[in-house]
Amino acid sequence: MISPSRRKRVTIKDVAQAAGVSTQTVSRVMNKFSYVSEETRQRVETVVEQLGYHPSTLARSLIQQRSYTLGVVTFGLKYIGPSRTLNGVADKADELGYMLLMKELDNFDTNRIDEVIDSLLARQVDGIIWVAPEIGDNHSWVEERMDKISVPVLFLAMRPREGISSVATDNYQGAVLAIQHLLECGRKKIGHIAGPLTWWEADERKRGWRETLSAAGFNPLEEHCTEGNWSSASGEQAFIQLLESYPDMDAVFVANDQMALGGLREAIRRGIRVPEQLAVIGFDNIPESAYFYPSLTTIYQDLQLLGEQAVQSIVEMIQARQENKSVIAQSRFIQPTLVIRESSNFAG
Amino acid sequence: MISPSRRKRVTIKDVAQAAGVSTQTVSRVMNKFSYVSEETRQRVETVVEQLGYHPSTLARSLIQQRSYTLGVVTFGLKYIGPSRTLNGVADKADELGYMLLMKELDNFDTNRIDEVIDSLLARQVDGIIWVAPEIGDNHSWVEERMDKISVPVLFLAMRPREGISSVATDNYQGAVLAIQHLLECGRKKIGHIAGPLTWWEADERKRGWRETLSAAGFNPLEEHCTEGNWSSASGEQAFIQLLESYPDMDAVFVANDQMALGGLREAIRRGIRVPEQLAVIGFDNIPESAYFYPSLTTIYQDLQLLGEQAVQSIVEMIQARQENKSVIAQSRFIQPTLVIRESSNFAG
DNA sequence: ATTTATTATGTTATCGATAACATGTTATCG
DNA sequence: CGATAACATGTTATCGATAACATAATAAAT
Repeated sequence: MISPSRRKRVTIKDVAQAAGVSTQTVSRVMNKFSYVSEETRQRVETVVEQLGYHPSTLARSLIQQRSYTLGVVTFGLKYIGPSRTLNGVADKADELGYMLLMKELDNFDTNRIDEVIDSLLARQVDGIIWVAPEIGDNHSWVEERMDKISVPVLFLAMRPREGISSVATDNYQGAVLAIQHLLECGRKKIGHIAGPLTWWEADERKRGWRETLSAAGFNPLEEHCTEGNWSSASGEQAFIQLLESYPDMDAVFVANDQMALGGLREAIRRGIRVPEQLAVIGFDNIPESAYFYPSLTTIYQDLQLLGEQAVQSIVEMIQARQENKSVIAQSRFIQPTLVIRESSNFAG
Repeated sequence: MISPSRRKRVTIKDVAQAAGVSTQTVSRVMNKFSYVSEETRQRVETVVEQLGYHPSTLARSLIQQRSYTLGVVTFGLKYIGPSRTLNGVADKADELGYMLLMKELDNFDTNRIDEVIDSLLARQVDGIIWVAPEIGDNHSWVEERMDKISVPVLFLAMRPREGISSVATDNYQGAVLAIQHLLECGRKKIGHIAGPLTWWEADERKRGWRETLSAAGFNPLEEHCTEGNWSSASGEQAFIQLLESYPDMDAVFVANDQMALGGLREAIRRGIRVPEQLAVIGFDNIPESAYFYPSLTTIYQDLQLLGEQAVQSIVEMIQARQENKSVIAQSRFIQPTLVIRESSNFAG
């Protein structure tokens, strides 16, 4: 049984009174770097300790018009990608002295977006990080509404746009790495299982597949590619379809590791030997992929780093604005890397 | 090039002035349910629309001593477990009109814990949800310090404690389900790969293994169990060890799916047939486990629900306190369920 | 017709801190 | 030694809203 115990908050006034000084002096002690005699400082600090005083960041934010809080809008937190990114965001925010005010989206209704942004601004966030994938035209509001938002906004995993800051994995380049690797392994008939092509990321990966093959003198056709929804189940289905439309394929680039797992599973069931008959390469490098059967060659994207860079960038933007300097919006890319494992590693 | 564009915030005063009423009247319009003539209401609403006024939640929180914000302390966000839980928390919070103020821990230094709690309280959170696993004595601060915290606190995945509210998966019961299933399959020599035993959850799962076997007339020994650190790599090692210390084992209960994956991998390498020679069962039911080779029988814990219940509970506590009612602290358990797949499904 | 309740609106105090300004004291310097 | 700078502290205004109280007009009740 817990009593309601509404202990009243200890305020700066209580401290001031107990120490026999003005609130301003207490404020000076709390914020350092201002003229306070050593004697007074000690006295105040003792009282602070005794009463267990902690300044209200809320009140401070109000008067200073600055909260040291970042708004974070997420989508699909239950997936490992966004949550890893969020982890990077959280770490870096902590390091730089910011807190995170989070809001998860469950859809992209435009009203909902306005509402979310308003609720963040109403809490005086210093900046907003958008951790939601670009799907279809769900970012179309950006161009028109950006300049109505009074704080810096930074987008993750968004197609670069003029005048808007963003950070993203270079999905295109990742796909290029994957295809080049397969070509180097001597594969000549490389299929692709794409993610949902309304997603910018899925589209970029597919583009990397297509263009790299073309550049190498091959002729990737539409029927050499099927589409999944990122899940293992969909990967399995897409793989079955692809086997039908591209029967003599000798390698497949799958747009993420989960779908690749579904494919591997079906390959085993059909007795297709990986990598001998069919090389498989995924994307993401989830921790489990090293233990798939066979272990999965994949493209590693550092989502943690993505989150960290996002925070770093937006804090720079906030500081620049604070000092009334202009900020140049920029789109940054993070380069993925190739991780070679058994599923492609067949030199013979 | 973005101009500094420090548009001044539209305040309630601006609206009041433009509409020719007092700020109090504007406040009444914004908050509904108070006497305002239809005519005035319309006029004010028009002005609000025109100026794009959005009330400052910050200022409101200050005067009302209530922020409609929950503090969330997390640990290990990069793992799928905590992030799924967080997803549940975020969804439910949204549904109930709360925002989340997040802080990620990177260690359990006691000072750090105080600091984190203080920073949340300084921002006037209405309650705190602790989404960090109980490891060793990292929750030992709870008993002594709980009553110094002026808002309700709710712990997730913590060993039940008298007088403190918590919600957790019933890990013990999950292990019981797993072992009973293996026994029903006719297995008689059941080993266990535990998680790090300093974790309460790992310990509970091991206890379920031990006690269920004992109750069934078997004699589980210490050498029938090895320990991993939740990762697939450690699972592989633990499996190798276990094969040595318990060579004639015919089934193994692994404390999570990732480690089970590492075990499966090694079993394949050694030509051990699963489930014929060795039945394997995991814990968690991560989405990929249905596509392992062979697909993994496992215990499903609904972490999303865990998060939702946590928010539900703490909001009830907050409301009770608001109405000055007493709150009875309670520890709640969520029951996991058995998911049967190939890795154990050998009737014969 | 007078009292009482309901409706509509304004005024002042307040939440907890800091900014901006004012004032007094002690060093420092030419 | 008087002027100026550096130090130490206090007073008042302010951030953006709501609470608490006050007032006035209208409607309903006796």
